[in-house]
Amino acid sequence: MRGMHDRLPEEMRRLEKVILIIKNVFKKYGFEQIETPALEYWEFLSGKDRYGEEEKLIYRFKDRGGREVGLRYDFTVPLARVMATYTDITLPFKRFQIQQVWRGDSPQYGRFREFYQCDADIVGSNSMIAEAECISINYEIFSLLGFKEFKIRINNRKILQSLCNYCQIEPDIQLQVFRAMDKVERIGIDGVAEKLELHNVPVEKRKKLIDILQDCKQISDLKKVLKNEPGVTEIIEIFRLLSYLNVPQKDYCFDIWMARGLDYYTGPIFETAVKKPKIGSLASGGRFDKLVEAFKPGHIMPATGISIGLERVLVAMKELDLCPTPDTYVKVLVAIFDPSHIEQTMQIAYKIRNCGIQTEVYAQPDKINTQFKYADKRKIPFVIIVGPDEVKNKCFTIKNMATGKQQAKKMSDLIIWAKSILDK
RNA sequence: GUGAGUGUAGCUCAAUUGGUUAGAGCACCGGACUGUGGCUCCGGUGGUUGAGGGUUCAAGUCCCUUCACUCACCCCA
Repeated sequence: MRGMHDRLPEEMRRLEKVILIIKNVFKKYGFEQIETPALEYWEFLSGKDRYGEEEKLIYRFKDRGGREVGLRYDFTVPLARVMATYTDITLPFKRFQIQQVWRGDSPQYGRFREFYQCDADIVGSNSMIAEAECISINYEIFSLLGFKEFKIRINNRKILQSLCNYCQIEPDIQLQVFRAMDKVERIGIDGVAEKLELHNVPVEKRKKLIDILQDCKQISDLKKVLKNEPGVTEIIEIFRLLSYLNVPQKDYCFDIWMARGLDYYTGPIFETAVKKPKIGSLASGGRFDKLVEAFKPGHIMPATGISIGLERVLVAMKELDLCPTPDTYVKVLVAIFDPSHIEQTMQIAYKIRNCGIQTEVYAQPDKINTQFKYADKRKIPFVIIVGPDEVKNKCFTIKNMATGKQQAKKMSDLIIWAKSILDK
């Protein structure tokens, strides 16, 4: 399938390793895991304050009962649905979700139609503590994964809205303006101006806006234009909290141009990117205070969160060589020396497996040479052999594949030996 | 979804203006080494040239269709 791929053991091991790191950080911050179905009713996925124009990228079809359904496009909308449905959930609710999402996009480097995302969101909190926690998680994950040069850019939709209002840009085209701004790195300031022109923003308005944006290198620069702007106070608060959480200043920054394209953001927004490889953002997120309400009118429920693009992270890590493939988890290969000693051989496997050691019995009576080659190729650290000599002497032979050394041990020492390699 | 490029062995790549039976390295399999992997040496298997159709005496090479990948646009993780 276009934009989708099979994942063989080697890549699965890599994926599993990365997921484990991410999961542990989520848990470290007290988040609980949930899952939601791959399919959602179309009416939940579409409409105002959801994905905006991206709606056309949602896989949509009729189920056998003729109902309009769609594959989930992200976890934020399903989360809002969950919050609107289960009203007895204790707030603030901190949940994480690691599953696949589907987007009918044209596939490119680091861009797929089916991919894993890892989301962590906090529902029910208006406080910037929630933002700070999410950004801190974001920071911890990227540094634990081994990224050296990444930047978490932070902005606020409230600021952008206020700026648009200040420049008298109508609300109904503001999202288009945001999307144009977001592209500044690629198309330059003139490019942004052209886009604004395309969306019928008059010369004087777009000039005014771009001038402000250009002048605004840091958050304090905004105070001249926007007085008592809540969005500015929020960002300052987030920065203060981040310093308490010891998130290094070099890894995050305020960026007035970073705007995000999704419709549902209402407050602080963030995006994580690396310089190399050229792959777009690896993680993103923001506040979506009105989304739950969209499912249940009157049910006011502020929320904020981050989303990590696992698939893209894996591509980037591969490119930067941050992700050596872990060796197989199998610790011991029990070789089949010859079928007449199968009883002793299988019993050994049984016993060491019961010690909690991942043990593979070679699956057919091939030549011993072949079996050693197999162990070598799969990087299984130990091979156990039980042949005529061993049976005669009531012992078993262990070969350490890394050192090449082997020794015979008494059968009665099997469990002791097994336990000795448990921690290795 | 629109436009452009690429597609040759499991992988990385060769193959003259269209011209014999499509090659090499690595990988794989076998042997040297019949109770032992890596290293070395020797030998071997491996291809509907992405797929389908067309032009031609002759197609990996030219044309059309389709699929996959890459790039740009759109947009995003």
